[in-house]
Amino acid sequence: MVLKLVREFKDAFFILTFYTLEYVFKKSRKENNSAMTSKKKLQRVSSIDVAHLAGVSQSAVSRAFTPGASISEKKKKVILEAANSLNYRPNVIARSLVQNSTKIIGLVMTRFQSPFYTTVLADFTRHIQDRGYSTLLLNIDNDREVQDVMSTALQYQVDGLIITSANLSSPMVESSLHTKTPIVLFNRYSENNDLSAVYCDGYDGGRMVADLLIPHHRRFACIKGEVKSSTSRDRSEGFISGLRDHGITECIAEHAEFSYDSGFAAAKKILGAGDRPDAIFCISDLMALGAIDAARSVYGLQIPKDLSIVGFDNIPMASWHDYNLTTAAQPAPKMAEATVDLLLEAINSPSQDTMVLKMKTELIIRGTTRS
Amino acid sequence: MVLKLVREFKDAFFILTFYTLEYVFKKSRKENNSAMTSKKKLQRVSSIDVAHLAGVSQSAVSRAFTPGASISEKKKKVILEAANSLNYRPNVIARSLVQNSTKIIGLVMTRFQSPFYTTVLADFTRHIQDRGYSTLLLNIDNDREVQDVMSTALQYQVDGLIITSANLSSPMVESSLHTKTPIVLFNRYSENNDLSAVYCDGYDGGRMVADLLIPHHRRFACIKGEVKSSTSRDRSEGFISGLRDHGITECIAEHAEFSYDSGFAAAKKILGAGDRPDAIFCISDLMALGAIDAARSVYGLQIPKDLSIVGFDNIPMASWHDYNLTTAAQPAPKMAEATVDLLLEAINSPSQDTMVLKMKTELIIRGTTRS
DNA sequence: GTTTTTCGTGCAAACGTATTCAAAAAATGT
DNA sequence: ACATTTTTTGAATACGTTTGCACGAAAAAC
Repeated sequence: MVLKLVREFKDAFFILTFYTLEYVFKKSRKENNSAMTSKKKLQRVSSIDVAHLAGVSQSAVSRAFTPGASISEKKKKVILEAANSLNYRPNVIARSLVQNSTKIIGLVMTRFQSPFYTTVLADFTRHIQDRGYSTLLLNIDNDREVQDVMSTALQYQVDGLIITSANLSSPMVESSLHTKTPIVLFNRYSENNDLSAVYCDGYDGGRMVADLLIPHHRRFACIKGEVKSSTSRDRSEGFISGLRDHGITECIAEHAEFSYDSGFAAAKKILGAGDRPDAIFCISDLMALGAIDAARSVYGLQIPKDLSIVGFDNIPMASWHDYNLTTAAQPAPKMAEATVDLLLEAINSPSQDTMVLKMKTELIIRGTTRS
Repeated sequence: MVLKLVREFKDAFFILTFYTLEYVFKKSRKENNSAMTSKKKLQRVSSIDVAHLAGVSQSAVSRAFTPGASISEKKKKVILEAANSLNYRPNVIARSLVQNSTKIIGLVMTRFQSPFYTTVLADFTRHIQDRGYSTLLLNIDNDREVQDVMSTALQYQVDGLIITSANLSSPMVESSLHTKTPIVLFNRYSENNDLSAVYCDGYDGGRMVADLLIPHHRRFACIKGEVKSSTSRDRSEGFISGLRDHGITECIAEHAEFSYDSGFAAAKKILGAGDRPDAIFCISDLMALGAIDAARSVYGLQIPKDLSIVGFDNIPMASWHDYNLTTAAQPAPKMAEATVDLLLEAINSPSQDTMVLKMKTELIIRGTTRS
């Protein structure tokens, strides 16, 4: 869109203004080899070129770049020098073809906006890189796309696949079973199908929150996520079961999205109704922060004096000074690392077994709950 | 680490507990083809298998999967059916080799924790996918790694490269000039080297902030980022130049990292010293939010009555109810899309020209400034 | 009915690498 | 100095595609 406008003015060498919003200018590139203009395809330098220059065979060049291959130090040095002078780098794509392994891991993610997944994404890529692999990142907006995106990942011959946040709709499951590519689910688990998974025990986390709140509160509310989300279901059901174990059967419930605004709105609604609760458990931290702001600014409540609020995830903002949110922390860094390890395990020694790691949540008690 | 423990207990079929932190259990996978056990390499089905089954040549199969290729409808249908029954998908890696184009775009990112880059990352991947490409995500912690990471990207024969947040240290620049792979810098520009770039006019943004604050304030402060960061430099210098244009030469300065905590600490220091400013410009929103909390909770200041605070970036949290931060917004979505477009332009019609898009910031006036 | 054009098809040659195999070279042992 | 083992080497093949080319068939034009 912007670019189309730009192209029309491509010959202008002075500064232009669009909408009073963008400036564009263009420079002529440093002419490092003007003969290039005629060539259509930029031809990359191959191992054969290096071989010619170094006066050896192509296989020797390959060996020079393969750690542990059988080649004399002397020849290796000559080759590496030649390669360097030509600015040669092995073509990983060609290597992948013959080795039948791309060293690429597909990462299917959604809900980028959530700070929790941001952290996780950073951890994923870091661990993947540290282990000598690369990350093919596939963004999906809704779970319907999982299918398409998995297909492209498989076409790229990824060695393994990490899938976060998929509601495991039937077509996706089907497709995943047809492939032999190892898959690990993150923060999801499959009930019917046996897929490896790493997730956090939301049910137990919900119970822990209930146990924490029960002693000092009398009336409870819970802000849940979408009904389809298993994450939301586990957490809220754990909470409710925890309440019930102490004879509390009533719990105000409200549904919301995994966002600040949605949490704000839900809390506003709950607190605006009669017989206000004195404790709210929010299925995610973002919601909880919204709930805090709603309680404070819309109803002038003091936290935790008038109202206790607990979140889930322990995102960075939860520890911000004015929020100081009590929350059930997922051991995100550990989970991310375990996911990558599990996947690499499956890649390198394909066994018949599937592994499921269920991690415990840890309660982080800060300032939004009374004690 | 976790996994090592797990492996030792691999034969246990019951639930295990480590540290009281993780549970592990394993299921036996649904046996869909038990003959597989003997085969070492899982052999993928190739176009030749499909050809045999359909009774056609291998090239026919290829053409069936190439839109616009010369093939009869009838034969195409037969082939697609055969392909489907074998669950065949074209191997993009092999295609890349012969077409000399991987349809992969390398995305070098840093500072994942910043909400601004999160949004940008989501936009990048979305646009890249929408245009039929895939994203190879490369995570770097410090700018020193740019070199390494660019090298792997090039080995993967990416069609183009987007680089964010690189301080353009000399080796990286050198390496980038040697390659013919198109590069677009995001939120950075190169002074000495002619590289395409999309960035936001931080200098002008800083001036706008100064213009906004000057009428109603008497003493100013600025929380900057790291000295090396050009982003930080542009913004703060613009601000200071804006002040100077109105005869104000004094501005308290403090350096911080691009984080909440760092902003909190810097503001605490500034406000703790004598002759407190009544307006603080923070180089980034995260710092600004930290500064707000410091001002409120440490010194009990009211915002904007006692102190005005302005940020930069317009991250989602800036619009949260209790912050309601006045800020200079980068047109992030537009910038991201333009970056992708610019890169694809360079990929598809390699010209000698380099393009630089400088976008204007837009002042978003909310509740942390008096008017 | 003949000539031209169009279309569909298979063959074979790339693409850049890893790797097997056999031969050559070097190192080792006697 | 010779036999034997070990190491190093290059030729050749394979990986799974796309694509230029030639050839035949079918359709269109004359």
